Amino acid sequence: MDIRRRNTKTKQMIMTVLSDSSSALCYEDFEKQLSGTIDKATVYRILQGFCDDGKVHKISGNNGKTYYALCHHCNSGNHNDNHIHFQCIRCQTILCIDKQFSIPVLPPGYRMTDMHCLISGHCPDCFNEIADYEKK
Amino acid sequence: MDIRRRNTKTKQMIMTVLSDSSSALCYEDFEKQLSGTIDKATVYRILQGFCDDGKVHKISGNNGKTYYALCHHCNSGNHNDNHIHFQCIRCQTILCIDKQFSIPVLPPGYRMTDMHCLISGHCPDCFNEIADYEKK
DNA sequence: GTAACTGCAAAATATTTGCATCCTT
DNA sequence: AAGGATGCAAATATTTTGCAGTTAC
Repeated sequence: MDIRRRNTKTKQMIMTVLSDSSSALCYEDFEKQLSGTIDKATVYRILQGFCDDGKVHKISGNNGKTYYALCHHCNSGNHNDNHIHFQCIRCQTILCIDKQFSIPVLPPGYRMTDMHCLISGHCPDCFNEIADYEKK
Repeated sequence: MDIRRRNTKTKQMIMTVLSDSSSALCYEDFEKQLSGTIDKATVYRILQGFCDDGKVHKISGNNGKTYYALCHHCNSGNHNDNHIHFQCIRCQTILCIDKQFSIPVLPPGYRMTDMHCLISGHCPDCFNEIADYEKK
């Protein structure tokens, strides 16, 4: 039923960028790291394919952009990314915090299939830079 | 320092739509409910103003749209919406689940200012409709 | 009267789609 | 050779901005 995917150099490049990153990436990040060598449409299509295969999950940032990060506990058709994401409100970086936490109780009749928890705040770097700036 | 806001009929209409709704609303929802009487730019500007005043909070849906809902525990400049949001993957409705839950522990150095937790799944209505459909 | 508000049009941003061509299997 | 993959251009979707005219205070 599912599409038979091919292992292309383009996909490998995108996978490498994902693997090398400690934070989740938006399209802009891929564009920068790949110096625009891969077309926008292709990047989005490949990332969507990875999501469909359960290799990558999407995170909706608080800035209207979609971020992508490698999955560690997922398989095709059954995502299991019930961990926390942190987005810095200054540098916009999104980090996956790989710590499962108690699943909240839903009202009767609601069925959960997925959970995205996005915490906003300052990452250590930005926090320090702000502190340094305010000292002066 | 802050802008002195005026109490206009337009703002009242938008506030009424928000008050009357049990779920969070995206621009499209306002457009429908107001039959397009208020310009798009105005709707967005008013909603942003409400957010700045701490009356409304934004939720980034998993569909790339921004949803808006009334705040209950917030004040200007200090949002406190650490509750859970639920979005149905079928009808896209977003509900605020007004139940505080244990705040997750962040790695050292990370400072939290806000948290958005979005659970995806099926709302009772959609779940039943799917179940009914599958019976046939 | 003044500054905030509104509507209209246009711009900006993010993502998707159609299609011709290319490349993996 | 067949069908998935890619690049290019154009389309779509969402949100924002500039500006001129309007309105609340």
